[in-house]
Amino acid sequence: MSQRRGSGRPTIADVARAAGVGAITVSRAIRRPEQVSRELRERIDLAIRELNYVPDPQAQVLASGRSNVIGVILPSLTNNVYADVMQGIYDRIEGSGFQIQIANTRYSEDEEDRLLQLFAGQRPAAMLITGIDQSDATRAYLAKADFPVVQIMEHAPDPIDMLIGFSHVEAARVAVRHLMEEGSRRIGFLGARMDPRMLRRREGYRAQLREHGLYDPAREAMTSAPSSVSQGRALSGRLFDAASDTDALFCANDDLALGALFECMARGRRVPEDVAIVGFNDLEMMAAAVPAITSVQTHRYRMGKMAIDMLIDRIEEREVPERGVDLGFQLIVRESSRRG
Amino acid sequence: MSQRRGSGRPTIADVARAAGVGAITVSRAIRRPEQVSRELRERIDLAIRELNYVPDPQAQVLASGRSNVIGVILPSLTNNVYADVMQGIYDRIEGSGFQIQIANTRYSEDEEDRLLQLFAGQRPAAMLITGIDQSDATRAYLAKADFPVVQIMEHAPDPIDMLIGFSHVEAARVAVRHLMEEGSRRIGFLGARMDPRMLRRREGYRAQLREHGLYDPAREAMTSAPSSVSQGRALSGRLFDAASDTDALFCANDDLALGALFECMARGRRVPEDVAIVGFNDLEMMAAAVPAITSVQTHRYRMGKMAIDMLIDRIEEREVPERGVDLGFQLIVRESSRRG
DNA sequence: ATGAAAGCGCTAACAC
DNA sequence: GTGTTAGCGCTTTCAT
Repeated sequence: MSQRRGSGRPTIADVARAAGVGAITVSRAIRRPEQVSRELRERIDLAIRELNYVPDPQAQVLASGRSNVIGVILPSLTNNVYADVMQGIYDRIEGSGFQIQIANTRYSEDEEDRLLQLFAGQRPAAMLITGIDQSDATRAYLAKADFPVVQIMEHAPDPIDMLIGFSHVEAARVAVRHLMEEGSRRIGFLGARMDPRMLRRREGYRAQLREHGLYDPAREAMTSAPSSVSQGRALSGRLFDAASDTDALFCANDDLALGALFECMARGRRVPEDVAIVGFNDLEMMAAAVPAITSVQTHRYRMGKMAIDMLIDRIEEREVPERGVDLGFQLIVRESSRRG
Repeated sequence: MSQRRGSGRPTIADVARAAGVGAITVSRAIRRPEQVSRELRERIDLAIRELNYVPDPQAQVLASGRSNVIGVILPSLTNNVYADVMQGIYDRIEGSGFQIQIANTRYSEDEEDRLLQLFAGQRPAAMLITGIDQSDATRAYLAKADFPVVQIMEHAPDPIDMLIGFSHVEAARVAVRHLMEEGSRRIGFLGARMDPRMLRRREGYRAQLREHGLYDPAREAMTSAPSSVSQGRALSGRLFDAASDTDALFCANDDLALGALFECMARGRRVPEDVAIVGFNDLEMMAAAVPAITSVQTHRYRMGKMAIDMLIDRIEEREVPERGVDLGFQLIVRESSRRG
């Protein structure tokens, strides 16, 4: 036993020796078994098992120039929305041989740019990024990158490379239209954080009301603070104080909607009789609330899973039929907005 | 330009050539600047900036045998509790030069063992694992591992290496004691998922009631299904059906507590007059509910952050004063349990 | 304080 | 099909 630098773990050379073949044949037997004769393959498999050999991913990356790391940039880790996306991502990654490297922009564009540069510099196998509001420089950079890129959470006609999401403007319009159909005319808006997707939901809200001459800026309550149930209470309280005759609330996410429901309870406003409420995302708790809260269901888990699916297909040079996938949304009508 | 295999990025050799020094001196100038003379250091820094050189982490790992990856094994990514832990982890990692590799056991012990083996085999710089219920084999393996290990979420006297958490048994006892002090005698328990920490909270609940001769198995409603607000409604509904005179509920987490509140609303049971409710974890929404819900505050973010802190200290061979940190908990009393 | 040579574990390129 | 050789980009060892 010479005193070498090694890790002590068996290497591909050990396996080759044990199987009586060259190292490269072991390498091939692992990556492209069909290129190795049946007999050698069996001897190699046996040696691998006996030595308990596991290839060193670092060395593979270095030698091949190909990494197995998929970079993922999300605006938040605590937000339920992205937690669901992450679950989808990890479920698809599992057993795929790829690894995920996550970064968190905290909703900062500058941070997103910085992290993107950082990741891209490490030659990832692919990148997943959130939203469609990257800077021109970043777009140009990623468009030229030699790894596939997928944008998630929104649908748009001009993906950098691939894209999977839905239209927040349309989803908001459908929610507000529903409130109108149930008889509301003085419909308020609650928004927090005011990231790009929140702004587009507000855009849909405004467009829908404007078309019917019902838009009134006094019925919008917003904050740049993070969204929370407490913010939902505060914002709806503020709105009720300023525009007391508001008869419905489109809440740009479910935390705010739940907060609005509690604020109505605290103020003795009946839901839906006095105030109808619609949320956004359809978190699990919406169905359990009393009254159950109407919300726009979005396919967060599927977005994460399919995004990784598309990336892996591209990494492995398979055809990806559609580069821009619209996953849509679904309005789930519950008691909080039902007056029929 | 010969057609080489390289990535096109500048390498340490390029920097060395530009600065007129040997490659190893560049390497040292980056990692231990104090070992390189001032003059060379400046020439090297200049060359690095001009070439826009970034060291290749894969190659560093391969050459040094030291990785910068900290493995993190959590039971869930969507559970708010772990989302907060992750936030703390990422906040401490940022700018530290270390990377996080996350895995998700979905509350399966077998999966935890499998992932641990997988990670440990990749020679991580350190490992963070959840809870204290690892198998004997795993404990023994980690105890001998040549990287630091931290267990989080629970406090216990016998850490594998380091540990940071709190006593779930004690926390549950305090919550139940509070309900007793507010006059409840027929106190029920709601639990879901039934992972080890949930079981210890139930243990605390039982112990506290038994001490006063108040324990009644008929007042426990549990499920192995994941916790959710809907489960909170279902379980509390079941409990009310089976033991109608139950006058308080200790809910082993906040989702269940919120569900219980909604179920009370649906059944016309007043909170806290007819039924007092206490949750666990003190998620943000507890304070916004109507009535606001009493809960046990736990320090999830700090746990994640401090755990990484301790690991990095150990990796960099600094002293870690305490190997077992008890972060405690705090009962936050609100209207849902106040009868005084 | 600095450098040359060797090697980390693996794979691309090119034989045979 | 299989092996040989020469790297991938960096750090260790050992010399100066």
